[in-house]
Amino acid sequence: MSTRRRRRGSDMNSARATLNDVAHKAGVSVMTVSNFVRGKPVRAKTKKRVEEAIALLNYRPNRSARSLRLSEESSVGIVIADSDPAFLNDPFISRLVSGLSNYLSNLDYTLDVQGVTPERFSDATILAKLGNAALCAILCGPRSIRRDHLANLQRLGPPIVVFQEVFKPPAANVAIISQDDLSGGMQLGEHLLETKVRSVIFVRPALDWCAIEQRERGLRNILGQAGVAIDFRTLSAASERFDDVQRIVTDCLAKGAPPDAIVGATDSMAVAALKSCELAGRRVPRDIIVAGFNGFDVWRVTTPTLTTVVSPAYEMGRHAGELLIGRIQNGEFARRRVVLPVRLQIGESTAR
Amino acid sequence: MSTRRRRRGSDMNSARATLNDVAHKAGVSVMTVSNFVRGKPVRAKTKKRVEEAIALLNYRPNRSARSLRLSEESSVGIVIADSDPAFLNDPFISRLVSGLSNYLSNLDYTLDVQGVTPERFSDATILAKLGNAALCAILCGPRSIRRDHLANLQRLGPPIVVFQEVFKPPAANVAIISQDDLSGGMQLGEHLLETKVRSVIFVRPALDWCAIEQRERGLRNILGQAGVAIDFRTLSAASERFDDVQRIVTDCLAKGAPPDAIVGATDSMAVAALKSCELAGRRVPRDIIVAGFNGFDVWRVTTPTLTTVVSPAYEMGRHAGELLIGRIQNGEFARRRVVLPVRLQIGESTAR
DNA sequence: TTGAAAGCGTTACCAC
DNA sequence: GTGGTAACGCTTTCAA
Repeated sequence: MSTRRRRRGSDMNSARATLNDVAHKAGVSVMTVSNFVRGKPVRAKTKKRVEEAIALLNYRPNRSARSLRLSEESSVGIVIADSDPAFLNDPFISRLVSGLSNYLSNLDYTLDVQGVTPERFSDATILAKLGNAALCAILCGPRSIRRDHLANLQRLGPPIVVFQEVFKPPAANVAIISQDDLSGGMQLGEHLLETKVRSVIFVRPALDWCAIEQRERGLRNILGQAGVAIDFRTLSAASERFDDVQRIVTDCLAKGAPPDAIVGATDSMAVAALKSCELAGRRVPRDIIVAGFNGFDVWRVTTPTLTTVVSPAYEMGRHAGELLIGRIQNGEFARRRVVLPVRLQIGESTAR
Repeated sequence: MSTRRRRRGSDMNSARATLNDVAHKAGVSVMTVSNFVRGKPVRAKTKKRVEEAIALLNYRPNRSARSLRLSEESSVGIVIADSDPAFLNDPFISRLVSGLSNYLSNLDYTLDVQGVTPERFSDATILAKLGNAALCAILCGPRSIRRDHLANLQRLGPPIVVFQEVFKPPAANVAIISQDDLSGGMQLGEHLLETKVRSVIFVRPALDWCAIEQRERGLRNILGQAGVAIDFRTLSAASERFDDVQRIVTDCLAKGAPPDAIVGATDSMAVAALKSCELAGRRVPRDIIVAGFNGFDVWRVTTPTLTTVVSPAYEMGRHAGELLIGRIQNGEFARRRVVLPVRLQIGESTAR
């Protein structure tokens, strides 16, 4: 008999088999099984016996025990601040998370995903429990709040990657990955200049967000220093949602001189603006030109197709995985600041 | 001094504080701290000392140790079979996962997300490692393969929720949640009959998928038993992607008599079909009517807006969480089969 | 109410 | 190559 108490009959599989069970079945010691499982050299004959026992008992290592023993986790957490409960529905986020998840899966890491309303960011249970080897975060809200959140994250201890921020990484355990939204705004600005627009409205959500700041700034940089005076204004919608954007754009078109161009802070906002123009009887691009940011899905389904600045969201996720795993393995980040390029993609909505 | 070896100076916070550290700092036993942490009654004075020590050392319970001791996990895994690497980008999936994640977060469970190509389903590391209290799966592929996968999942042991299947749950640890796609197809079929169409093409991806089977069957049920003979055909695109759908629809329109109606297996396919009609010079809905399934985002951005069957994806995720946690806590599923209703939403694309 | 001891399943470290 | 032993941090059990 075993030297250990057993909770179950030897062949019942209601509870999971342990190393001990396998060792018993194979007539070897626990360490031999452990060695085999982890690929250490084992004599051919022993190996066969152990393999059989493992198959028979359907043994799988207990991750908690392993984590406890090694004091290391094999999961990464990502916390996403978003006011929409369906936080993964945003195409930027869904692509980023997909890229991260795939990268981690290939390395046998697990990804824990949690969405959280912007006000409750610090309460996220992933942050409170802190059961991951590393963390990712997508923040939102005004800059000072984001800075506070970043400071709190940094103090948590594990390696952290934050997306879409312009800050300098505040500590050695923090890296920041972003796309070059400033350049994106500028590229789009240049393109707008070529279409000879004189007045441009940037439609954005009221809730602040780093990428949006940058996009606006990029546009302003170019349009502000143009040879001719260009009227550049910003319109804040209550949210990114279709209805909210439609409401504000329709209002804007109804009163006073309509702009020559409307730029949405995201494609979904641009598309809402485009529909609003249409409903108000303004033809796009003949009467008004429209453009957006992201270049994921919607741009091609509208009529006309949408000019947009294409975002490398999936790659940002993959990059984050790479950086974090590197940091876990080598003790330091290969880079603390990564900026990925964006690309202007011209559609029919700005064709003059 | 402590009776135990310490790896670090008492005030270094490079490694995480343990119960032992806190007990020491507070001058009480480990058990007192443990009791306090878990909300057991503790004398007011002791409590205060413990609270201070916890704050000072920034103590957080070690999840692995707790899991090991209790032999229970506090995470749920979801494995999603999808041929697109950006597997979360599908609006059905992103909503479902969001709903599940939010429900679990509220109960202090964590959600591990992994996408996997359909051929590699069984290799998913989440399945191999089996480190979760429960699992969810979204399968795809032909029925016989899905049935095999389901059988393998069931044998894994932990409670499982599978989405969008028509099978009877094969074991007590499996529940199936689906939306009523059959009814959705039928609702849409009835609507098409009212528009007096005589020929309908259903555009679907080559890769089989339970919901799509059902949608097709529902349509066929209604259109096949109509008073007048209706020509109902299916067109398989290489994938759900825009280009693939556009290619096949354009081909179809080019040769022979075009259909009166095109139904996409999903909204994104319907929208691609709609654009293809437009490019081929067929006006929608005047020349051809178009409809889809899902009702998430795109339906309202096309011109005309799309008729679609609205899917309760977010609620399916929430439901899955409810069922799984119930099963974990009570030892059995409250229900093993849940079918949520869908709703036909009529847009401009079928207005005659 | 508090404390001491045992053990959850695993691996590092040594012996053999 | 193989195996015994002692932790990893926690909670259950039982005694004070």
